Amino acid sequence: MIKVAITDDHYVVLKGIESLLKDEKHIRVISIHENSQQTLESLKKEQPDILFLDINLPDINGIVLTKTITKSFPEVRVIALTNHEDVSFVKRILDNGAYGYLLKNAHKEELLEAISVVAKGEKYLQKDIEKKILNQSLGRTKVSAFQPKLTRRETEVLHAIFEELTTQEISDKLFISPKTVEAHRTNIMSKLGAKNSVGMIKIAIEKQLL
Amino acid sequence: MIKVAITDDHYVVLKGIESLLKDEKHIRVISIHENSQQTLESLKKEQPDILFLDINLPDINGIVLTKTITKSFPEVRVIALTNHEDVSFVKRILDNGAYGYLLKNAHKEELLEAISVVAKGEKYLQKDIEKKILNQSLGRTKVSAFQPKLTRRETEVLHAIFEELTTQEISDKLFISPKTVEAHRTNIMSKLGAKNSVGMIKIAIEKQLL
DNA sequence: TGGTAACTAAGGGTATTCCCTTAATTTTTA
DNA sequence: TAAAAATTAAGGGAATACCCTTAGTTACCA
Repeated sequence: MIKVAITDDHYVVLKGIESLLKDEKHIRVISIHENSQQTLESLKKEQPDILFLDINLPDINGIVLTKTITKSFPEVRVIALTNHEDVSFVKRILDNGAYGYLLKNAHKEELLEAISVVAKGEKYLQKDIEKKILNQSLGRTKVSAFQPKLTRRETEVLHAIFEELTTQEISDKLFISPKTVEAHRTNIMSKLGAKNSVGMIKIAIEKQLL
Repeated sequence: MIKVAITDDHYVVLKGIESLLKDEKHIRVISIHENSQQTLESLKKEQPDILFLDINLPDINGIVLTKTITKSFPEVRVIALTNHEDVSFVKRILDNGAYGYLLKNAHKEELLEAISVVAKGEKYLQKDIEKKILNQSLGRTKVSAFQPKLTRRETEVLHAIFEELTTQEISDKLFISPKTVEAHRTNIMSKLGAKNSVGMIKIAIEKQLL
């Protein structure tokens, strides 16, 4: 019996997945949540084998949440749910602990395959996602590509990093302690799912955060 | 008496500047060179106060040469000569030791001002260079924007850095020692005039080196 | 006006990058 | 086939980035 949980702020998606899995005898949906708080509370009580997680939740950055979950509950395997066309982030999500990703309009077969593959401990990689995404976006309006939200200060620090300044130099420039700059760096990297400053700069340019 | 030397592979430019300075009693052109070898040889014998240096020499990367000169002959102040529209590199050249920069089509007044300012030990920054450059490039074909040339291996390493890999990871990937990777990193940074890996990535994207 | 996010910053690490020098070996090119 | 360029790599050290935890202090929003 595979225990599954789902987190998505769109109730339709939540119930949609739930109903698709209802008839599967080897799968049991143990909880559904609409936000990060509910999710974390729920995980404290009972851990599913697989958690479908919307990476575009309104209240929290999906990458940050994925990290938190995989750190606090290593036995829970996260499958990222994604709406959007943004291929570039798929890799980042995987890098940050997710075991797979699924487009929200995935068919039942894909859903089941993802579950069985991940349940076995392997990563589920939808082979033709790029093609799919490409087809989807043809002639459509861009819906909601993942847009990391940085705070005012984080943006300032990011700018300074972009200027090739060191932590010490940034601290001098902004009149704050180097330790504070470090804290901002860490938060920026976390939000962007970057491994190091190179990653920050790549995403900053890509996502036009500057 | 201000001693001036000039390095440019275009003989016209060389003679042009020389002739513009001929009548100035307080300025003496002590040597002119067409390439980096001549320049370095000449510097070993006599150091000028100011060296006009073409940053787009065919035989060597201008930034690297500027670094070498300012390191070996700190008393020589380099003024970068530039043809091109590439504003982004102006800052880099300054960051790498140059005291000023001048468009090759600069007027006599600008030339003299640059010399006197730099001779005083201040940096010469042509205020409206961006505007000038903008006007120049209007309706023109792009001539020869500075294009850093990386070797095959350097490009491979740069790619790996772009993938957010560490030196250790790159060394594993390419089956070479971490020390070799470091050597490549250093060379890439030097060629690009970058201060750190963030700079490398910025320029790599900007210059489409990937 | 109480809760939440943002900003601040410390201690105390480890990992990684960056710098400098030197040099052997291989590959390319004039 | 010499000379030049590229690739390899070492030692050794300094600077910077990254990580984890904890926590006080604003600022803003419902």
